[in-house]
Amino acid sequence: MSTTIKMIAHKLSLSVATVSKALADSHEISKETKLLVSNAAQEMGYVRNPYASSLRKGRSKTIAIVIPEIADSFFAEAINGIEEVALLQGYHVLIYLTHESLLREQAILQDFRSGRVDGILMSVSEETNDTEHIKTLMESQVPVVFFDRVCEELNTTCVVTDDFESSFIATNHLISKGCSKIAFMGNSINLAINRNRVNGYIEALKQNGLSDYQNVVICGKDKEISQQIFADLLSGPERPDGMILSVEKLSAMLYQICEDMMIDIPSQLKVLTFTNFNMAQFLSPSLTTVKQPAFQMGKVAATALLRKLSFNNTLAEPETVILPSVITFRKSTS
Amino acid sequence: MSTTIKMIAHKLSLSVATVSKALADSHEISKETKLLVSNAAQEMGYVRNPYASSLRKGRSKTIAIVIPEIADSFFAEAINGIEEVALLQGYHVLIYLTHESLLREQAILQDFRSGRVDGILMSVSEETNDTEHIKTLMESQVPVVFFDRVCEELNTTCVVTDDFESSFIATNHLISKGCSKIAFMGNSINLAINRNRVNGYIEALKQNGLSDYQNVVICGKDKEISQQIFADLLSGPERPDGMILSVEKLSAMLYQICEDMMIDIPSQLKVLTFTNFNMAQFLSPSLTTVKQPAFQMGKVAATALLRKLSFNNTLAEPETVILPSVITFRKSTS
DNA sequence: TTGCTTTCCGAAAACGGTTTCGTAAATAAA
DNA sequence: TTTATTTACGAAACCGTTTTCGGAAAGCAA
Repeated sequence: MSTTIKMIAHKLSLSVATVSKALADSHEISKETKLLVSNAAQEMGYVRNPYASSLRKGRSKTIAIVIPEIADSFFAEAINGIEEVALLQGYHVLIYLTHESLLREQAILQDFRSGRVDGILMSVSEETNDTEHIKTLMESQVPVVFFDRVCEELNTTCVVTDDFESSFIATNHLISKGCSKIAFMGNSINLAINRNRVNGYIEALKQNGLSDYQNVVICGKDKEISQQIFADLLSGPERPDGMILSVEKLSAMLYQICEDMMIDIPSQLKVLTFTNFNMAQFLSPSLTTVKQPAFQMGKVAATALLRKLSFNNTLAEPETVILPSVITFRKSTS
Repeated sequence: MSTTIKMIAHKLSLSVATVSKALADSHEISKETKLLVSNAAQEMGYVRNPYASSLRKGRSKTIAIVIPEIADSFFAEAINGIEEVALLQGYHVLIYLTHESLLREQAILQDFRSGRVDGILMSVSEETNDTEHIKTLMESQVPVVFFDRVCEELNTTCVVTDDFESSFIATNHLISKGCSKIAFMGNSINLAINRNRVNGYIEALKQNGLSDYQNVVICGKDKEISQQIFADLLSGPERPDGMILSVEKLSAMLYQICEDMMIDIPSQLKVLTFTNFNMAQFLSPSLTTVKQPAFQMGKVAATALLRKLSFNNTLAEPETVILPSVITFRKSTS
């Protein structure tokens, strides 16, 4: 049985109201009483019951992270950033994985209508083509801040990278290295992030008169299917000589397939990946990457959300923060 | 304003007690009433307030993961496993990072005495040489299950890998490849996991008469210091010809340093890492790894914790589950 | 008929805080 | 001096749910 305010009140012959206010450092309470109370609380090992507090105050001091997966260096780093600012402001962090399933995403957000969390940081799933569940939540005054995989049609704060530009530069880089058949391997076209990257890719092709070979491939979340897609593409008649991988996980897959099919990177196929992991330079061949500022994005998104919360969600000027990615050219595209 | 039980009760001219029991599928309520209530709840968009519920029931249906860091493929995968079983049993998951700081760890566990979580999954920090805070929590009936970085002296369920054996085999492997000066790069000696690995290393040296060069190096959490330690070691008079990296992050660091110092792996230095990340085979040179079953460990640990919770923490037969690691030999030790 | 279970529901007391409002005493202003 | 204001605290309502307990109505047995 843990100590309650009532027990402190009893011990000091004070009322629970006084103890509560003293612990909240209210101006209604004298310095002497505050000292008395905080000493007693200390020695009795008092810890405020967060659920009683949340119930009465209608705020939980808790936020949720809703992301497709966690075993991905981008999201892992982003969480790191989020946790840092949450901790600083005394917020707790619940984590939910959608595993790229719209159904799960809907179920998770549905639960949030209970007041479990004060706000949400989110990267939508691949399947999210319907945003009704998010809209519903926002309408019931639960602030949502998107990062990385945003919903552009929803009027709220978004933290993204310069996906169009990065993809544009990446494609141009491949072209400058002599590629003329560049394939773009992305995930769902539902995702704005993917659309932007695709557009950057297409624009670069267009500007270089290479639109003949415009090849946007959708790799779903299923590993086997993706592998098959890769194998078909690489053994087909119109084999690409350059590839942009929009999804980190595809890198390992492609390296494996190229090894199996005896396709040399970069002489036969140049590869470039949007990824966040830090051993790209030690791969064989070292991998050209577009690295997103994951940690920073997490921090910025969390800061924006907590600001909304502290302003009680008024003054909610939805903004879009664009943080620059860093492209590092390595052997895989040399 | 979200719908409450009271609103449902009012609409149906029932009492809140009846509605609550109907929603809980109590036998005290007739089938007809249950149907009435669940229909009304559905159409009014009712979601149970978890904090009111937790307050009254004294259980939160929430567990906490307390780990040193998240941007580490082991922990990321482990969380994945944890989340899977938590979701299945309707538990919510709070995440806390200690960043290898005992102080943070203590502060986090202190908060848990509030009843915020029903149980805890934990990997202790490097600095954790004092376990009083964990003991205190366990004494107040909050079950703790350790995974990976366990506290052997605490009498509770632990999920680990065969660290001694893995390290023993790894060391023998290096020896069989001709190494005679093998260094072991670990983190804090506070950690049982590290002690076990060190012991496996020492035992292998002993059995091969190589104890003359017994070199256990402690790399802390500070990156710069670790780098300096590496540099000193590799430029010193007694340069090792083999290295066991007990920490994933050290791999990238070592590859970089070897590149800078023009030390060839594996001809001049053979390297083997305890890691979980899935691109080891594509590194240059490909990296020999001891891979822990992170996802499985997360699942097992979470399952054990939730079983304790469902049994109300009685029948708490503390057990130690040992899951086997997989060693894969690659070029870095060839 | 009376007595005894079931069945089904409601009143009310929790759970542990927070907040409103009232008030006595002390202080300041007139 | 009287009156207004400030200071410091307590009583009680409240947040939304769960649970205990009591009881009316109905069914069954004697």
